[in-house]
Amino acid sequence: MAEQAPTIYDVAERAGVSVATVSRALNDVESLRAVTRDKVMRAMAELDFVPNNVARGLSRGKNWVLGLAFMHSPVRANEAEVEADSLLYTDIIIRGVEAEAARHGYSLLLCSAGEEHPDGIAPLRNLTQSVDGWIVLDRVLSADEVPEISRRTPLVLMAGAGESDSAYTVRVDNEGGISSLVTHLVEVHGARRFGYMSGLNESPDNVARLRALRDSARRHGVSVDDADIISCDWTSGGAEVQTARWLDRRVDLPDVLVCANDQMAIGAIHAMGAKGLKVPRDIAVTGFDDIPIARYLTPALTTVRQSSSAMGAEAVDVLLAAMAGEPVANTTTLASRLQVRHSCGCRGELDEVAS
Amino acid sequence: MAEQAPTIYDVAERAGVSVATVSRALNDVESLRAVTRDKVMRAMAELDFVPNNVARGLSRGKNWVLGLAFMHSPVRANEAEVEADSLLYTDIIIRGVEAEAARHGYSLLLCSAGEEHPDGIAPLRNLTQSVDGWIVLDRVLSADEVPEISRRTPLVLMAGAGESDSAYTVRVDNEGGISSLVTHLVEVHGARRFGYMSGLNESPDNVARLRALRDSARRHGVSVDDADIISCDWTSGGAEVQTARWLDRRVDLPDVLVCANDQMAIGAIHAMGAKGLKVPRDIAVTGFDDIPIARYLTPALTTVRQSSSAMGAEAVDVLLAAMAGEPVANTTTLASRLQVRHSCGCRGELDEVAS
DNA sequence: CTGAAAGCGCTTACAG
DNA sequence: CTGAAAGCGCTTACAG
Repeated sequence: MAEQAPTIYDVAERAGVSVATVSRALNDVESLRAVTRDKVMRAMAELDFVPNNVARGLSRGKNWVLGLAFMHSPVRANEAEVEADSLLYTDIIIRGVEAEAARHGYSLLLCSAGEEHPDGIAPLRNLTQSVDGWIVLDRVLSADEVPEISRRTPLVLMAGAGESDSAYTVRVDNEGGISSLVTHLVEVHGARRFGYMSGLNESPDNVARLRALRDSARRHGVSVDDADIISCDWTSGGAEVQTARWLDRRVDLPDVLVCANDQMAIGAIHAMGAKGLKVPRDIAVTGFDDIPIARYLTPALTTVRQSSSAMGAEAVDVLLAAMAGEPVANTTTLASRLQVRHSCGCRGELDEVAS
Repeated sequence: MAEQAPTIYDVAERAGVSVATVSRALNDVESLRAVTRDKVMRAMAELDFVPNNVARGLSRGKNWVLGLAFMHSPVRANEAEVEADSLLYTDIIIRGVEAEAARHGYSLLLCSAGEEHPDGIAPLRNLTQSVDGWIVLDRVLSADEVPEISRRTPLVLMAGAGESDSAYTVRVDNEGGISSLVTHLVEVHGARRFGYMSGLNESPDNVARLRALRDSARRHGVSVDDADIISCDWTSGGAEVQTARWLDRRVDLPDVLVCANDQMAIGAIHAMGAKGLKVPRDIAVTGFDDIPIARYLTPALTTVRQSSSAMGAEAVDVLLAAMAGEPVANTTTLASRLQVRHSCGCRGELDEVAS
């Protein structure tokens, strides 16, 4: 099972040339005579030779590998065990990054960090020479760790806390999305009181969305009561539990519960149903992300659409440009847009069978 | 931005020792005197030295990297563009594999293959020396390519076509899951006629599930009419379209539509609703996977539960055991189990608001 | 057009 | 306990 792989030396010997020539054949160097090249190629085929990319990388100083570092999903098994297999935002980003990297000939090295990790960013630091550039998701690097990494390796921060002058940032326009959502809710549905279902507090996106909600509300002269800010963890299971508690606690509900992502909106709607509340009749609920099944829910979910895979692809593009020394904007903000369906109170062409 | 990283030579010079000694300090070799070690450690800290893992790997013949190869999601943009961001099964497996690999100190190198890829498995072959072992998902390797890879690198096949005597296989028990599902539908709900919503035809899991459905049906003396086998692509959007066509075509519906995964069940239920059919009253629908939101759907989805992340973790365990030369079973089959909810016709404690 | 040799950044017998 | 040297598998000036 662990047969020794042939090296360039084996090929050289078999072809009766020097290893330099084999290397040239491998790299399509002009100068090589056709006959020589053929001789080498034949030897490679006969030996089933495959070049060692690690050695190549070491010698050339380029590995054709991009690194992606992210936090381990912070799902607590006790709260909603089933959620362990949930679609996390991170997974979609990984897919987007991988696809775009592959398109450019790069492989993707995954490096997960965990808050529980004893040596902090050690794994990331250790891999830093194995990689031609880093894409790092939010919460992996603290503000002072960013320059430490970017000093040696081109670095793109995603969904990060925001600008950094030693690294590039790619983010989604939380403000614009939330703002159109609030405008819609106020102007079309006459919403006056807003609640917010919060993702993990440390998450920059969560912070940005809450702030955007507050700002937009203020601008419209409407309010967000602190008692209607529900602390949660991005998951459906968590939202189900927290919403139930909140409903037990509050008698006077807001007009709408703005959720920081779709998963939580799903859990919230479910918990409301269990208490006999009907969405959107009794309270409106909105999400963020627009996951594919959002349109298949009952009621279909009104949400803010963003494309995490597009964001991942964008991060790769920014990183490659930076690696190539091309001028790149320090911060790239991807658009988000309001996706109106029924959970806000709008009625679609496809109304639910009336009760 | 591309500052030169210090090497072991810089450290040696600064500490006034040889590179061999620096290497020993790096690798915690016993023989080193405490004073010497401290001297080296100080120099490393001062220079902010980070060892180059690529060089280490080349020299030691071990990279501490596992490779995961998979097919690019074959989603056609035209059919349901929104689905591009869908939760694909692959993403969950990636997460499971990554987590388990990290737990054992390995990083994960992602390598995607696409059917459209001109040079077939070339990327995989090329990376084969960069990796200590491969985990390869279904459809990446053809039967005769398997030994070609496994000859050089330990190889675990996931969700693969089945056994191979030159590689290890990790799969889910499709047969057992479908069998309990069919038994439940026949015995509890008196189902006599079954339909099947198919995933991509080439997928081994899809093939296995359809065969299991046919076998189970036969065993119960019930039937699957070929006209009720709907060809689809694993996605909700695809299922919505295909179900609508099927409904237009068939007057006489089966008692239940068994879907090869949950996503398609969601799309099918939606399409049925659009035609005025109520699930499960008019027709039962079931899924496979038990994705987290399956329990939040209306009606809550009856499905076969499997854990893709657990399967990913298992693949890593098998691979590491194989790499360590420990005895490992050629095929590992993970359990699946029936998860009864409401879309089969069972009523839960939490019934929908009656129409 | 092709070979001999040094180098990429480490590790590890082999001496001493 | 530590250093000098060869080696991991490639690449690439430098000669010829």
